[in-house]
Amino acid sequence: MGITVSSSSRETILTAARRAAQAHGYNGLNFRDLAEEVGIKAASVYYYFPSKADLGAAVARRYWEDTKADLDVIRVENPDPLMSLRRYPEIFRRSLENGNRLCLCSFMSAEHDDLPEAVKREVQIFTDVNVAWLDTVISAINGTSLSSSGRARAIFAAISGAQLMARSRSDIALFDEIIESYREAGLLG
Amino acid sequence: MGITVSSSSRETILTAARRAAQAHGYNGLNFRDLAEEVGIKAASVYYYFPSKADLGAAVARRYWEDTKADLDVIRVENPDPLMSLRRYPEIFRRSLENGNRLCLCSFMSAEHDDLPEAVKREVQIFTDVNVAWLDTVISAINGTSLSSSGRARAIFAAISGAQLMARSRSDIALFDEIIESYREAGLLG
DNA sequence: ATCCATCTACCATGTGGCAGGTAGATGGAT
DNA sequence: ATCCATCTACCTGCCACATGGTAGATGGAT
Repeated sequence: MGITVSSSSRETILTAARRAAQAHGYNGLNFRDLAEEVGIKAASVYYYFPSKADLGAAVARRYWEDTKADLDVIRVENPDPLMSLRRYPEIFRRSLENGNRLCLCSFMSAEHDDLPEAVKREVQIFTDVNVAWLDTVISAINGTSLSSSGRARAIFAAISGAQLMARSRSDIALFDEIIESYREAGLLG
Repeated sequence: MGITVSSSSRETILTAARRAAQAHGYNGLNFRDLAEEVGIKAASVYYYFPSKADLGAAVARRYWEDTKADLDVIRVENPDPLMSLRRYPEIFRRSLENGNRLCLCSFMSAEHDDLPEAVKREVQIFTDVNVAWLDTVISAINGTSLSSSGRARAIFAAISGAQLMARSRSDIALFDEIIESYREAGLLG
């Protein structure tokens, strides 16, 4: 369990690919531009990822893994589940802060019809991870340990939509405003 | 002011392009496949639309025009604004019913960074049309004629998100479930 | 000497777009 | 009524470029 000191090429590719996919989608992701940003030649990317589908799946997988880790940090930092829920929108806000980027999996959800199976699978897991986390948090708030998954899905969908809208206007304040409306309406804690 | 009896080629192209763009986005839209579906050659499409950007803009424009018309029908059929609001989600549900298609402008919002200016403009108008309609309806419900636009934007974003999520699972029931959650939470009338 | 990481040099296919042509309809001048 | 110019609604054929992907060489580290 050693620490990987330098970000290997594989990691650099993965990071650059994530950035690109968040901006241009799976379809808009291409080896030439990706390689150039990393500082290697396109053919070299194939050394790490045998096909575009493999790269896409790896990117999506890493994406939900990272998000899951972020979510777990929120829960650890906030024993009070209501505070955890309050901080949930941060996850989506950060993408906007970070170069007005969309949630990778929102973009890929839109591209659903053209996605290789392996990629589709990872994208689905992203949703599952989010809904499961929300479900747990909401259940803890309610006391009941049953089926708050309906509410969880609604929150996830609503915040995804807010991010999509805010990003198309390049307007983080709009995101905050919509989230505030959700709070006022009582959708969030 | 005569009636255009048969749907001209231009109309057929527009319709097919809308279908394609809803499934594959602006990026995934291409002249070869489009022309084949219409039953003409790719070059012939240029007779009606001088460039892909023009076609994309025309499709997006027609899309918000049609949506605006649908929204107006709802208002005419429902003098009670609360009933109008209640029926709003239908607009997005119909896309799912109709071949599990996404709102054209949701897809294009995701592709925002790669869109020609002319297309971007039309996509923005789609949002404006929806928010304006919601704003009017909500104001009528509240009695106040002021700034319910915050709530309007929230509703639009939330329903967009619900559609995106439901479509990525090809599950209309999921859409209905999320909308129901919005109602329970009090986001919708 | 071998392995690893990366390179050069390709290829097949797909794409937006352009040049130029053409059968048939239209419509005014004679 | 006929001729001619023009327009409509397509077509064939092509180009330049981008794309995913492959084969084989190169050179440094061990």
